Amino acid sequence: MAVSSGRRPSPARDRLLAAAQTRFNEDGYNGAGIDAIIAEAGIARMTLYNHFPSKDALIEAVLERRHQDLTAWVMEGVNRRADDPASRLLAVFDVLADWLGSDGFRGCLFVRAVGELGVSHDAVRQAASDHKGWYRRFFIENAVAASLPDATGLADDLLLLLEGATARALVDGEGRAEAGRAKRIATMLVGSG
Amino acid sequence: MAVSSGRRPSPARDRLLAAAQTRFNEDGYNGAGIDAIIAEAGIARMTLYNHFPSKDALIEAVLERRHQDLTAWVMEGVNRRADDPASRLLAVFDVLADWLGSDGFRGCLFVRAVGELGVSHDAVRQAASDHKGWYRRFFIENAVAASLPDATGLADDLLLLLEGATARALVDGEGRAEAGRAKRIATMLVGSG
DNA sequence: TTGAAAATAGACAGACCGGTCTATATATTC
DNA sequence: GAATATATAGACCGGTCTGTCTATTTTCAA
Repeated sequence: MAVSSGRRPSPARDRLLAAAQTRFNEDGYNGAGIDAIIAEAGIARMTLYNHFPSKDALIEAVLERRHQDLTAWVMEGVNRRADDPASRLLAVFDVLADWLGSDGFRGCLFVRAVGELGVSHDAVRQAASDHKGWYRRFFIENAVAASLPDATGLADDLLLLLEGATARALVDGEGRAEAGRAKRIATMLVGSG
Repeated sequence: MAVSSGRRPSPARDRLLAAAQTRFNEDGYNGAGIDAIIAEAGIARMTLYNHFPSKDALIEAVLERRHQDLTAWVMEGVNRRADDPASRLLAVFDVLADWLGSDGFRGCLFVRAVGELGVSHDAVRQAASDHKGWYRRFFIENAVAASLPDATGLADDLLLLLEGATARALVDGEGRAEAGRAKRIATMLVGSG
């Protein structure tokens, strides 16, 4: 899935994916046109269609890349902040604060994709589900390692808090505050375990 | 704002708003075209443009109507379920369960509007902010009435839970479970006050 | 240096977009 | 019944959408 089948990794391809992500983030999936994307990437129209058969395929590739980048970034941030499993559960919310408070933040690309394209677009819904599943597994593993009871229930709770802070930040623009709020509640939940 | 300026309330207008809401909900704001909307409403193209100067204005009117309907529905559900302020805080999550578990549920129309159109679309962001502000005021009023400490902080926490359950339900489809989860956490927060 | 692979600019097609216009028909109100 | 407001179908406009095609140039490896 992550390995592009046979095709040599191309620099143009990666610039394209990064540019597409930028346009989708700022203008939405339907709002960002092919012309705007190739202009952002500085590539020719046919280069896009040599790499991807359709805009839908490009969207799916962007989500795939986003998943890789974001999970790596979260994992790195957590590793830098905490060692023991219980602290790692909470450290996710500190990483979240950096993201929600960042300049280009416009909500979760996966949730927005499901909202905008979701019906009848199975690949998108699956990509979103997989991405959230990664956080869920991370929470479960660390909750188990911390010997907390009901690890999966706690993981679902923390996921809800993560998503809640993200959605709130999109509407009220108070990213850092919402992440901090989520972390406070998460601390209660972890502590009560 | 709620009173249509001078114009007599027309049955066609309301059918149009209901139809537009349905199309926007299922296909997204950009994905739903004028032709699909008037077909759903069973009205003529010009009837739409006699009532609204543009699609953007229609979107804003749909959100306004949605705000009225949803808040009235939530208030009715809460009144039916609970009397004392503390119970009313939690009853919102029971109403939420009915919504997230309903058939046509496709996420919050306000959050989705901000995600899809938000940039440079002030009216939409304002409508979303106002809508969420209604819940916040509801929470604050009841928290104060229940003599809970830090009413505004609690209100923001409950809002985060509300939003988290809604976003999670969109992705995983487990609306009732997510609402129940949010209610459990909310109960902890209210109880710890 | 040669030859294959990849990227280029740009024209183009067909569909669809939001929005306007007209001419006709239907209600509603006096 | 006359007059006024509203709804109707559908043609139409310019613009934009995704996706295709061609012909040329660049890149890079053997």
